[in-house]
Amino acid sequence: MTSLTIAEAAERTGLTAHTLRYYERDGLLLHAVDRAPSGHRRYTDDDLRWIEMVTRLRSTGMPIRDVRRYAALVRDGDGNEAERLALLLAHREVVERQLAEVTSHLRAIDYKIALYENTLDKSA
Amino acid sequence: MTSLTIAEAAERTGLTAHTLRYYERDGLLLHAVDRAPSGHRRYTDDDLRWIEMVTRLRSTGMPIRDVRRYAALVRDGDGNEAERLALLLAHREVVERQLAEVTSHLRAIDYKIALYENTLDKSA
DNA sequence: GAACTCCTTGGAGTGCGCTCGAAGTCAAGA
DNA sequence: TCTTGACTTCGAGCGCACTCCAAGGAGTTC
Repeated sequence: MTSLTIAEAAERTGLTAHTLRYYERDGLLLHAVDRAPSGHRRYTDDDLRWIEMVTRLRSTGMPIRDVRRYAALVRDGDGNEAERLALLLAHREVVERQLAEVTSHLRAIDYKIALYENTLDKSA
Repeated sequence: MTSLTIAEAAERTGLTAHTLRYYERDGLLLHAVDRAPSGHRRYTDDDLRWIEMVTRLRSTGMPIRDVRRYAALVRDGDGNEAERLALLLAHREVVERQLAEVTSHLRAIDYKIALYENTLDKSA
């Protein structure tokens, strides 16, 4: 099993070391990260997999506190799958609504872009 | 020409009166909103149309400072269409990249959702 | 053994985008 | 005339998600 320093974990996850410590402190990880005898953090593959999931949730706009709630459910182990599912389904709803909204606003902006392109073509 | 109070403008635009004042103060509008003799703001149809554009830019994630820049260009009038176009094109790039990212993360979350649905089906 | 690099912690600071509060003005209605 | 309510300004405050700093420890390199 590979075991990475915080700098390596940062590199692999695309987060900063600061953010990795912050996530851990804030309860977004499933447990405290292992330590080397020196006290330095050592990230396992499982840690990285979980952090990837956190990243997916975060970059689809899930607030930190909801990620924390989800982490707490997973941490508590078997028996709350329905609750986890509900949380993810609710999140999917939000994200899809948001995607639709952004897409429709983007179309309106595209229209504006087309107008400018026309104007500039004619004057060129 | 209709002329709306700030409360009416808020209702129509979906923003709060606070936010409308804030946008004006921060240079996101094309000019100071007209005033009734009482000093109260009166929003015209043109104002509302511009605010709608601002809303589109904002809700596709354009930072306030870029909206301000765009507003400044439009305010300055003819002659800088190329610059406005460049700004909008750059924004579109960003939004499209973001849409792609969110969509792909969402697919991964959907996969997770499917796993939970399976688990729960079996145990039911 | 000195310098360098990477790490540690706790807590403060930052940037963004609002959001709110206080104190005052004004017009309309009872 | 008095009250009510919508508005005004200015400036402070807030929530979020980091981001950074200071002071110190440990291990490697010259």
